[in-house]
Amino acid sequence: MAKPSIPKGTRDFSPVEMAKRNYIFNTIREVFHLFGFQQIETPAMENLSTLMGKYGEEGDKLLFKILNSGDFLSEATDEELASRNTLKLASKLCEKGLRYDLTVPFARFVVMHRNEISFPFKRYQIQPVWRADRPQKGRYREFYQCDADVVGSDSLLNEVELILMTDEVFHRFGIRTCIKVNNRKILSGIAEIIGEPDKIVDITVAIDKLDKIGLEKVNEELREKNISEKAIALLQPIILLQGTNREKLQTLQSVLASSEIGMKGIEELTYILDKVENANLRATFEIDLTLARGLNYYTGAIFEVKALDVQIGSITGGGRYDNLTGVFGMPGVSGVGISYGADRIFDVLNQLDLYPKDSLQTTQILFVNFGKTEEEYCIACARQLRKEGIRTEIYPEASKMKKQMGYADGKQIPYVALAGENEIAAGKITVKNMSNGEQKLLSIDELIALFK
RNA sequence: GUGAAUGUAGCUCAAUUGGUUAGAGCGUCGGAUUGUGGUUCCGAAGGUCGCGGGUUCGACCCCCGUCUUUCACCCCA
Repeated sequence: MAKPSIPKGTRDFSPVEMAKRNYIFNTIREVFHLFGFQQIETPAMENLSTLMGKYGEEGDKLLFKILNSGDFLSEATDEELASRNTLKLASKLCEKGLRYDLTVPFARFVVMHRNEISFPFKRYQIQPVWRADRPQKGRYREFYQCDADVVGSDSLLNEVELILMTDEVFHRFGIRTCIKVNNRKILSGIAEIIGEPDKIVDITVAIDKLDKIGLEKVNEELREKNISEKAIALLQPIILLQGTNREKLQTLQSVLASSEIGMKGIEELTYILDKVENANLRATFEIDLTLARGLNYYTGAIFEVKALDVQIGSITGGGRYDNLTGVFGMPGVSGVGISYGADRIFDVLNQLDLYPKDSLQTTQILFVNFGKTEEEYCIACARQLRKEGIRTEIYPEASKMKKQMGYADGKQIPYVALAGENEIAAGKITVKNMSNGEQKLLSIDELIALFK
């Protein structure tokens, strides 16, 4: 038989890895609750009609599609089969797909449950998503997202709260971060000013390379993308945008003065900056015009978080989408959300070794097994300890001491309880502290007190 | 999706530019040690050299294909 394997870009998680991952999920969940978000879940698979066309052409290609069950080939005509057009056939053969993110399924959820939901609705969702991407470090085909979104409120206070929440999350993890913001309206304003509304993506991609390749090469690239000389000249102050956040806003204000939408974006960003500056963020906060993520549906603020001490893609991203539910026939509901990439946070935490010690411990005390007669006594003790919420296990075999102590050692169990003939006669338990080797003869109550 | 590297024991890596029986450290398991782990000593298990084909008297080594992992684009968490 061939060696078993798992699909490309997927992973198994060991007990130690799961302990770490649960620490991540629990920390994020706790902060979500702290900010008033409530949890929902949606199915792993959605109808392809829900998913297709929501992530752009690129996204459609990266969707995992699920083959229909049953005799689906009979549905297709000979003509269609002969055409060998994968995309066309796919729509015949597959009507379901694995979710690509949590935002679109959430939009679907809001539309389907609109009569039960009262707005503003703040929900969070921690579930895996799947993308048929080519895997790399920090990029998987199955990974978890932790999303928090607010729908049904236009207030910019939501944006501010999401930033404060993000700061709190990464503070708790001990990860030094830079929170970057941009605004889609400013990007639209820039496009309007230079008269190249279709080239926004090309422009932001080119500007993003400034540090790497320098101003001249950036301009060269812009020319290659058929952007006029006049437009490039107008872009110069934006490409060279530098200084503090305030200075950047000032520059933009003069460049975008004639663009109504651009000025709206600046106004929004200014409000956010005012509030955030007063909040004493622990993360650095930076306006970055090259942020152009998710351009397909973001309409206002755009966020992204980078870890300062680890070379990895962004670990969090989000933004405002004014009309996501519109595509499902429910216009006028705006939302703003943020998505934490649990798997990348996992990689960052591993690399920096930032796990708190007590987050990884499992069993607190192990009872050594001396044999059948002693087992009874241990089971009774264990029951009392567990009643007090102390994580307790009994070694299942009367193996050699070395083996049993080695088990406790390997599992990093801090205490080992020994209850043999002598202890049972005295109604007590010998407790060994595994870190310093000290042993004490204790009553069950004294043992419980040890953990309080 | 485009271009490029990579793959030997559970892990990290060797094997004299094609030569016969593929090695080491760590880890695992057992023993030294019948109520005491982390140290030490001894021993054992574990490999169709990623998989499939080809060249050759002979392939871990060369060639082709394929899969995995990784890197740069693209995109993104």
